[in-house]
Amino acid sequence: MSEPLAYIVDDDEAMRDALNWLLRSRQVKTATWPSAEAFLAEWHEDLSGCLILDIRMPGMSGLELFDQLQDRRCLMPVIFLTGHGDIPQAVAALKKGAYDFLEKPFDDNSLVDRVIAALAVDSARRSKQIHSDEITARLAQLSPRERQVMQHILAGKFNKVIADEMQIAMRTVEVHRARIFEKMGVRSAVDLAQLLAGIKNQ
Amino acid sequence: MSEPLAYIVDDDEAMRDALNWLLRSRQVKTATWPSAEAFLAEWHEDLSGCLILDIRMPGMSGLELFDQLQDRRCLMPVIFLTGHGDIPQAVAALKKGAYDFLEKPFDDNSLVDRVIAALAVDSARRSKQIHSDEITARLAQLSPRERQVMQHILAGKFNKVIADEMQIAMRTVEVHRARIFEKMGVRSAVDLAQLLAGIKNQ
DNA sequence: GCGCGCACTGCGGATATCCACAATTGTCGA
DNA sequence: TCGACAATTGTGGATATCCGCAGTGCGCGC
Repeated sequence: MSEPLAYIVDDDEAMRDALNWLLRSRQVKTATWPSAEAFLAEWHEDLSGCLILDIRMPGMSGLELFDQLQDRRCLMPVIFLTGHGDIPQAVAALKKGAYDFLEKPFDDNSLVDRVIAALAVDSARRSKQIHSDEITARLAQLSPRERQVMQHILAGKFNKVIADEMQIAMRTVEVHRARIFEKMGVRSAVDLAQLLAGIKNQ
Repeated sequence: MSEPLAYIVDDDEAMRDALNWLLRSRQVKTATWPSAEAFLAEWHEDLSGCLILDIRMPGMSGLELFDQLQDRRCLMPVIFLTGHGDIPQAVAALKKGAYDFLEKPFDDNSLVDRVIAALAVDSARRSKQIHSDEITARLAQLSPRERQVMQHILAGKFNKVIADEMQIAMRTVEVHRARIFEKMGVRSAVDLAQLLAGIKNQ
């Protein structure tokens, strides 16, 4: 988990420098990249922050980079900058999940406000993701049989009913149940249901 | 719950007729309104479908109507149409929750596809809302005391612990518990947790 | 062969949950 | 005043959950 930065990707060095200076004047840490390819080559999922992305660049475009990042489940909010955009392009980007879309020239304060807001969004997303990853790791510790028993538990069934349906002894259900609670770090079926509900709607 | 329609709001009668004809040719039912005020006067929360909304109209604008509808918790997806829009306007509308944003003149097929997609979104939202309303109605049936006990149950506590914390007899906790499950239509604390989790993330 | 993990089982005892039956008290509205 | 509802409580009995202790069998890797 790296420190949150605003990542600036633009082939225009003057623009990179201007954005760099602007954001740093508002205490936002930055890193800059001259091309989509260069950024992508160094991207990894633990980079945190947001991405300020020029659309029109030689080689890979901003939109193409965005697609690539989405394919890789990148969580960072993306703010598109464009000097020659149009409404359909803006609408399509936002509907695809981009965080914002600005035309150049832009209002300095407005841009920084949006970057700061995007960083907050990233932070919230990342906290959720860390939590979700932890639960997923616990689930991965369950044996196949435990997983089956867990589904029945979550369906609110009595141990006796579970035993009947799985054609095993009730004592066995109890053993699996205890092991599930232990591995999942919960003390009751309600705790378990709440824990799993918390990652289900993400 | 009325039948799902595409509601067309545009001051330009020729546009209303053209949209009407276009959508009906693809079996989409429609209704038309010549002004934002006229639509708003007849709007009620059980109207289902989607809204095709011209931005620029005399009197109340499409954007103002959108704000009004959001204030009233309107679920219908809104598709904005504009002959004179710009990127910031489109971005702002989408970030505020509009479903789509199209420039005139538009591609006929593209518009109808988006309307059909918006109708599906409305349908899904409405199903969720009906379910959520039902749970909320059940919750409204609980007495104040029952509500308190329910929070403890959902925290996974033993009846004995709940009794201690609330300074009542364990038998009283059991009575409340049984009443809660009955009113909520569940048979166990797990069922209850799952039921409430289902409406929590909406 | 040995150790480990998984799946399974039984016994006995303790605690938790559930509930029929019964009752009391207080508040509110007709 | 009366009836409905909410909050509370006790008794006794049935069922459900939990678990220590003990054990078996199978598959897998070293």
